[in-house]
Amino acid sequence: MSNLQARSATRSRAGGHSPTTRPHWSGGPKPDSDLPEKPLHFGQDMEIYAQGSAAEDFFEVVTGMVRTCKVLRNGRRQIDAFHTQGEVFGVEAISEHSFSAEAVSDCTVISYRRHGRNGVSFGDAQMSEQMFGFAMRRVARAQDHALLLGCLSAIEKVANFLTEWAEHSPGGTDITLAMARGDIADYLGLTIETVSRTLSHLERESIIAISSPRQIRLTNPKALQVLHS
Amino acid sequence: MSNLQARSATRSRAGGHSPTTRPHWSGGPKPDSDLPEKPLHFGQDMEIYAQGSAAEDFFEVVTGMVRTCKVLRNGRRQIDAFHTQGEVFGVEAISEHSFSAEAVSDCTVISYRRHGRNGVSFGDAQMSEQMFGFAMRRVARAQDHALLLGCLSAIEKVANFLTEWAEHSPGGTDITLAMARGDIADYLGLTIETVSRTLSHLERESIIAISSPRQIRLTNPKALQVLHS
DNA sequence: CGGACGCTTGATCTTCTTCAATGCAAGTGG
DNA sequence: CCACTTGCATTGAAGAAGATCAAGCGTCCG
Repeated sequence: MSNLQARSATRSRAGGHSPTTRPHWSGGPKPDSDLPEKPLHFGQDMEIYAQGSAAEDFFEVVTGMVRTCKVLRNGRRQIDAFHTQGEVFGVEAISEHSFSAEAVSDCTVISYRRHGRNGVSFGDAQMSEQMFGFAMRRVARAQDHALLLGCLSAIEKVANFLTEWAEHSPGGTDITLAMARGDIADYLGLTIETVSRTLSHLERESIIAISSPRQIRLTNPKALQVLHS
Repeated sequence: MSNLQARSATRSRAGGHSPTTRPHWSGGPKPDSDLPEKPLHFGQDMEIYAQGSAAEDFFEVVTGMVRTCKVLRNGRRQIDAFHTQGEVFGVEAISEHSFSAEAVSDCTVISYRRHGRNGVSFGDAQMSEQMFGFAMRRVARAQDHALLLGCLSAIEKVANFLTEWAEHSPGGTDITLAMARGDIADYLGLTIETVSRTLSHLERESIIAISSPRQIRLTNPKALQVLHS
């Protein structure tokens, strides 16, 4: 009855490693299927799917981090979101992916075969509500992002970004960034230099401590909160 | 079986006028209900619901235009979207409205009683797919908006804005703007002055003609398309 | 008529970008 | 093991885009 099938991504060069854990759909409901799914591995910066490619599958992150982004003709890039463990990405309203997806770090994802007019099934009312909730959460996320891009200054954007990731960290103060400065810049609508300068500025103000480019500690979280808008 | 009920908005001061047409849900599927709905009238700049207020209802535009927006502590405002005839707004993932809604022009809306955990019903699979499609279209809209805010220059933003509204106009070249410069500015993440200057610039370049502040004709649509990214 | 309001325009200032150089750590090959 | 390369991050100086501050202008409406 279900036509969901796990499948290999054509661009994958890695493979064969078994995941040690099963996904638990923390980012939303498991869209569908009780069929076996095949884990896929992607090396850093590998493309999982291209913008404009057929949206035959959608994915769930098992380990590592994935970014979904769009590149304009002029070369400017906007990162829509970073996806971590348990989050689903690649669900589309139409038959083509409107963004590309790439591995920020080495990562493992599971692909699910899309089916139905909207690419998911609606077997029962509860599932339907879950799918709707999943979509609405994505709306809220995109709207928050638009607010950040439209209203905040560079320092406010960076403060927001740090606070957001601190919440994802155990303890809430020590952040290990999976992404490079360029990714942060393209997520926040800034340049690499501005991101770097802003981080240096926050460190000089003793609001954060940067032990290495990817290791940041919030030494004064309150001061960051003040910058939240 | 349906528990959807039309009701008066507490903030409405106008009322009693009968709408001349029935909504046709061009912006998405009709979420639910075959019950009678009561049309509500709002004068220009009136608040339909406040940010943070209980999301007991959602709405559909019958005539006029509605904006959904958020105001930050520092006074900066971000307009999320402008809603026109047939579009639904105020559907939320949570129990509170994350944006406020205001009448851009005098307008008529219909309110629907929210119900169910996600505020809508999922009576059958077809309805569920429609609701999901509705939500996914909102995702795409918010993502496009984020792209505009994050990647485009002032002139590109304005060009995008004009092109978008030209598509909503019969003929596709003569635009009657329902919103003021301040609304455009807050939608595009610019200031009033920059919007005004950019429009003047486009007029000097003979790309548009401004017969009055609200009446704009695209005299060279191709030139606008070039600016699209 | 006169005031209010929205829009436009000009002058100046700030913020962020761009361009350029340097530093730093990891990987490579002799 | 050490020079050399390479890629990312940081920092500085200069420039540009847009914001801010400040008038003016036209229109609508009391």
